[in-house]
Amino acid sequence: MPAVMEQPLTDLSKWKTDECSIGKAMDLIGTRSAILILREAYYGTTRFDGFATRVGVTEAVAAKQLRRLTDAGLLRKQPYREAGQRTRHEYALTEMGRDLLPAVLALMQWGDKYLQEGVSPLLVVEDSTDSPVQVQVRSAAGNEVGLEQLRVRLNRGWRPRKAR
Amino acid sequence: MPAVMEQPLTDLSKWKTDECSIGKAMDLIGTRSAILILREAYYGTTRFDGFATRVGVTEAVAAKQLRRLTDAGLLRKQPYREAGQRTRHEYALTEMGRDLLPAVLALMQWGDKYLQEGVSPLLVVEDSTDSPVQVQVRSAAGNEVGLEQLRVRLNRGWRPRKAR
DNA sequence: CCGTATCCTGATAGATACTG
DNA sequence: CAGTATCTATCAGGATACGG
Repeated sequence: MPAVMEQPLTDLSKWKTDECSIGKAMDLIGTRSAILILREAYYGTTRFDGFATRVGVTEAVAAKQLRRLTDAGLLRKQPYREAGQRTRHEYALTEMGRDLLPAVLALMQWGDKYLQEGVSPLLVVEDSTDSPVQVQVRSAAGNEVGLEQLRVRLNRGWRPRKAR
Repeated sequence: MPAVMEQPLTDLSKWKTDECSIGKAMDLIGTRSAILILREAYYGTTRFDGFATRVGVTEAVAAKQLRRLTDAGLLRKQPYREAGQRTRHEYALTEMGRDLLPAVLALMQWGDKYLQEGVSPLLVVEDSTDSPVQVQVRSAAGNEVGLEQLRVRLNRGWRPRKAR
């Protein structure tokens, strides 16, 4: 039994597709290279060359996506001083960038399960306990919930925006 | 303090980018329309026309992505009989498709927070309690963990595949 | 209602070469 | 090390028209 909408959203005058958070998110960061650059940021990469090399894209692509993510607010370009070295700069995650971690880990978890034959190459673990992490859907009440226990409804208080 | 790799993955002979689960996942379902079609499946849509209309794409795009998702194993095309009606078919989620729910909800949650002005349009709640759901990263030990408490390491037992 | 076929635009991304 | 510039191939996706 699948999840269910309280009422079908057929009334597109109220619910425009381009109001959807998922669609907006995909418009902004829904490319392979953008997600992979974020992955690298989570792994600890901070410098231009590191992103280009480890993601395996050309400098042109790395530059474009780094600019995009920086402009969008997921990364911040900061000056970076090392003792006796000339000033460099690094790309650091913002809160906005960090907050996408569950989405990226969820993708990884899913890919590990279905797109690798047998063993997945990397393990993400809790540092202190070395136990693997898992992405879960939980209710505020504290229960882990699956698709069958979900319901979707229009948010009271939300009003459609003007047409463009 | 960011997450840290046990050792930097500069050795690309061991760690090819195209072995990455995230990259593989993005190759398969990393387009706006594919994700939005999955969203609709989670919302309960099962028929061709519903997908095309609600996602807001042309039939050509809907057909292509539905085929893609079906071929990949996230959806299954099933015969569908209604009393006294001619046979139709519906697109049903497989376990593989359901298992992507956390990723899609994580995207939605992130978009709600950063890409909507003020109030998010839709609410996903636990049916029985009406309390909103949240996507979380948890360790097997049961703790919710943030980026700072994570560590990434090569999985023992994993061996690189032959070059292509 | 469920698609297929064709044409077209724009964006992703590779290759290569060059600057501060 | 950190990019920019150009040129090109591939693909997502819109528009439109047509067939089961």
